[in-house]
Amino acid sequence: MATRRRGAELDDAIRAAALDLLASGGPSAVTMEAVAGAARTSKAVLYRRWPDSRALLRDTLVGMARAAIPHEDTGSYRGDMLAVLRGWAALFTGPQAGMLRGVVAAAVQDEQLAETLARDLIGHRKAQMAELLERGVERGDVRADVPVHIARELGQSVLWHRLLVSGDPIDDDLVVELVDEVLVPFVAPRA
Amino acid sequence: MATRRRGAELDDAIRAAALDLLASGGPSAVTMEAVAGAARTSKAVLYRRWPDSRALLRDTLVGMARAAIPHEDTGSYRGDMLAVLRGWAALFTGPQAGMLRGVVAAAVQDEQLAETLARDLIGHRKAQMAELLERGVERGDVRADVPVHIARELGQSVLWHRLLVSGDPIDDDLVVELVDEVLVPFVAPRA
DNA sequence: ATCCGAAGAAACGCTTGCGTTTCTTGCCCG
DNA sequence: CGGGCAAGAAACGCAAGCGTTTCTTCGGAT
Repeated sequence: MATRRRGAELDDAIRAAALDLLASGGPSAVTMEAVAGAARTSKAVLYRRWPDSRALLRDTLVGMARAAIPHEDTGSYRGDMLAVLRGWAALFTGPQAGMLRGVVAAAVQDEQLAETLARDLIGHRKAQMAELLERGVERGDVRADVPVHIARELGQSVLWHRLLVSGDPIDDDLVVELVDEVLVPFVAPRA
Repeated sequence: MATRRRGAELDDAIRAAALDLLASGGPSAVTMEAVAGAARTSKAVLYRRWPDSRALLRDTLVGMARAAIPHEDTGSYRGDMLAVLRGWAALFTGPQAGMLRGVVAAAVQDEQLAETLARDLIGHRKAQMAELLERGVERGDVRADVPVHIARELGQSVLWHRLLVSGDPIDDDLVVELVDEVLVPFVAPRA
């Protein structure tokens, strides 16, 4: 052991360890004992920073959230939605899939976690989708009276449903089909 | 205690107790100790019938499943879908909502349970929706080349998404809007 | 140089559920 | 009417994980 870590340095090491455990074993792997072990520190150090293990998990999740699903303007509603849904599909079929399902499961059982996610993540996503639609309206490939509260979640819903409920496969054909057969017609200006 | 229960009688009492616990406390409440207590029997009796607690939970869930979401022919695709989605919406906003979320969470963590549900429940629902669409095709209010694998889950997906992920409210306006703005146009024969 | 706050280590008791075991008690069948 | 099988009751050891506590050991700020 080189030197005893303190303050921010130790803090970062703990968060990194928690993130590792979350990614590899899901939310239930983020225990005080496991994090302390993985960060080569002790539980007392953790309890000095978080009131309980759920708080540490919430913190870890919010920290991780900034990463996923970038969001840029491709110049068309179709292109934007393809990019967004392909981002989700990649997450749902990649190595993170299990962890995502675990997070949803954890949120079901932990009201505080559910609130945190709703406020810090889902709200963010909703706003992004609303912007995407707004751009389309200004551009003219989305009708002005589109029901935003439906359009913003319609595509994602199917992917989540497959991930969490039906278990049906998620692939690029599905994404393209959703965009071209469902979403674009739904938001298109009426002839 | 009148007389010592045996065989089928005891069996039924155990299943009823498990069902109670499932409904009131979710899947995690279906523990061997709790079921034995609620059925006024002992754990040894349970272990004589099920290899472990997860098997008992699976059994209980499958037994319960036959109840939900009836399915009749209303004479139109619109009517059928309204009935189906209103059924889901009622489940998702009623007292069973927490239990349903818990079941999904449990299935995430228990591969065997997930398989059981996929085989005994979700397969059943998929078949029902395929029939519903087939009736529409024959009747003429659903186009023959409708992408069944999307149409059969599109409406439900949004409701599940709100229940499990976004937490957004589910009400009858949403159901009607989904049917009239999304589903009916999507399956309607092309002009 | 020293000293106080934090890090680190290691126990502790508590709780919950598991799955097993032992023993007694009753009921039904032959 | 009696013997065997299953019900019922209670205890056991095990495993995790929690949150706490105690004690030692650093090391940076004064």
